[in-house]
Amino acid sequence: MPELPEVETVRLGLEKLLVGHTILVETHDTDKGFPNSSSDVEQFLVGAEVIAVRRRAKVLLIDLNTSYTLVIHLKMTGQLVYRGKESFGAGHPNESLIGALPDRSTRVTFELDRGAKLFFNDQRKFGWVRLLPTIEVPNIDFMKKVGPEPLEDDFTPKIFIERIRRRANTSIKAALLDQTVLAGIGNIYADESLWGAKIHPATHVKDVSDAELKKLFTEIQYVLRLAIEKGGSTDKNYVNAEGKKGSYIDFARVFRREGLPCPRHSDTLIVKSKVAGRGTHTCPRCQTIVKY
DNA sequence: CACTTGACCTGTCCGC
DNA sequence: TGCGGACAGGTCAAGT
Repeated sequence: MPELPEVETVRLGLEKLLVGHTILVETHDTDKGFPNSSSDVEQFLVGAEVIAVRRRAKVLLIDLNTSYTLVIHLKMTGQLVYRGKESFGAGHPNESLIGALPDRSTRVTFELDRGAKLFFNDQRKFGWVRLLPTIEVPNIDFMKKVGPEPLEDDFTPKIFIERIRRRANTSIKAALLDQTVLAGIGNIYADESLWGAKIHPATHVKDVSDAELKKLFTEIQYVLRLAIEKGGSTDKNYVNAEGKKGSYIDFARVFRREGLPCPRHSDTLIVKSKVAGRGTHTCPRCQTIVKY
C-alpha cells in the first residue's frame, strides 16, 4: 500500500509540519518496531531538531541536527501521523476525519516541542523505525542494492530497459516489483502502469519488446506523478502526515476494479488473477500474453 | 545464479 | 451468531 507516491506524500507533509521541531520524548511498545539501544536514543534523538525529511524508494529519512537519521519503512500498514495544536483546534475542518491518537496500532510515539506529537502506527507490525548515523544510511543493505528513482531526471528509458532485462525469465510484473530493478513500484502501480502500456503482467520480460518497455517507462512515470498529485492511494490503511486519505484509487483504471468495465472497452470487464504471488488486475482485451 | 515461495502480522470478509 | 480459512502485499530468508 505505501508505495512511492504514498511515501512521497507523507514526506511532503512531514517536511512542512516536522522540520524545526525538537524531539523531547520517544516511547515504543516493543523493540521489534524500534530496535535501537536506549543510550543511542538518549544521546542522538532526545533533544534533537528535525532539519530535513527525505525519501529513498519507499523509505522515509528524517534527518536530525545530531548527524543521526530516523530511517522508517511503513511496509503495508504503516502510518506516520503528525498532531499539533493546528490539528486539534475545535472546528478544524478535518476534525471529524481525525481519530484519537494514540490508538491500538500505535507502535512509536514522538513527543515534540510546542505540544505536538508524531505517531508511528502499524496494524500489522511489518514496518520499522531505526536510528542511524546519517552518513551510514547509504550503507544499509537495502540502500546498497535498491535501484534508481523512477522520477529522477537521470532515469532514462535506456537505463530502465537495461536493468529490467536482467530479469529476462520472470514475469514483467515480478520485475517491476523487484526493488533492485527500480525503486518504489508496488502492487497498485505495477498493475496500473502495465494496463497503461497494454502489457499483460504475466508476460515474461524476454517476450516484451523494447518499444513496449519504452511505453511502460512512460506509463510508470505518468502513473506515479498522477498518484502523487492525488495524494496517493488509500485502499484501507494509508493516510498522509495529517491523517488524511489519498484519492488516486478513484482514478485507478484496473486496481480493485474487478468486474467493472475497462476504461478502453466499455464491454470488457476487468478480471482479477494472481501473478508473481499477488492479486493482479487486467483487461483481458487490451492486455494479452504475447510470445515472439 | 536466477527465480519462486513462505514467513512475518493483524483485521476483515466469506462460506458453512 | 460463531468459527475457520483465505486474503491483503513489502521485503527478506530459505527453498528449488
